[in-house]
Amino acid sequence: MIAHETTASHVAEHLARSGHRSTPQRELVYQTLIAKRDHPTADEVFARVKKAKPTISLATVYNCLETLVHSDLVRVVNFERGPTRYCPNLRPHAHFHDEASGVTHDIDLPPQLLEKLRQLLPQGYTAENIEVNFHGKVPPVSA
Amino acid sequence: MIAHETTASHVAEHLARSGHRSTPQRELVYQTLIAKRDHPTADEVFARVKKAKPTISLATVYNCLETLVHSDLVRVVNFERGPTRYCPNLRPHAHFHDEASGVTHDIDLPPQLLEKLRQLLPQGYTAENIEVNFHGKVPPVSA
DNA sequence: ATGCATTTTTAGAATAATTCCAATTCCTAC
DNA sequence: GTAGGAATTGGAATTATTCTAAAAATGCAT
Repeated sequence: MIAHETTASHVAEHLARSGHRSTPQRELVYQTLIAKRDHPTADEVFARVKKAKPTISLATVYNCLETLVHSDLVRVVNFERGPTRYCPNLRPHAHFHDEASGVTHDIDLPPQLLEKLRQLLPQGYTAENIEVNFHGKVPPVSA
Repeated sequence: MIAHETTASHVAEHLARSGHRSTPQRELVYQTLIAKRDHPTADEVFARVKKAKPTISLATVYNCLETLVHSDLVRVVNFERGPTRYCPNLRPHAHFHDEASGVTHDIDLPPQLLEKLRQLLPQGYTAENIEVNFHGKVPPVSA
């Protein structure tokens, strides 16, 4: 799959730019995240990654995720007290957390609205990052 | 201080409405939160509350905080992986987290903007709660 | 190619925040 | 006053994550 190769070099490039090496573990963790974008926890990533590389350790998964976040390839998502989740969607977006199912949906944030939010800040405050989380319910699946 | 008495009955009322009793511990934890609105952690609340009631336990502080949250008297604030913080400000507001000092500031959220955020949600999604967190820097205190 | 320095990975121990548990204590209603 | 439920308490347990020290892999200079 060519997209794979492309992605890999894309990852390598981002990693290099932030002073890190490309490693099989890092590539694999990243591939795992884009393969199923369901905001998995570190444990879940660990479980998935082990299928391809059974010898990988949980500490490595944590390390890789942290590195990927540092390299601007992945974002962290935190809900209340739950375990940190990881998300390879880099577009500005909010998260909707469905309390019943526990599922997280991405909600795109229009730049114009982000700008409105920024304007709420007092003089001199600079937000390098704005986090928007919805908590609520999704209608029953039946329709 | 008359406001004190008023607050106490106000707390009792909220507690009762959610099916809980007013207790000295709950009142004390609540008074502690409004006395210094700096978004303390459970540990910090514990430390403050012990001054007035040295026999209180940390578990009780956790219990009281949870009850107060359930009774809509207090809100929880979560930043990334940090410990949960507690906030007696019930107006709709966002939080600005200053990375340098670790201090959290409340930022009022105009209802109109909250409405705009809600409108981003797909058909049928209902958000009972919208969380907005800014992470950034506050200008140097001089000037 | 070979060795050296640095980075990365690994397994397991350690930590931090929170929740659980079982035993008392406290109220409230009868 | 006593029974029954609610709340408090101290300590143990749990969960997610980070730390640590050793081993492995990698890149580079020779």
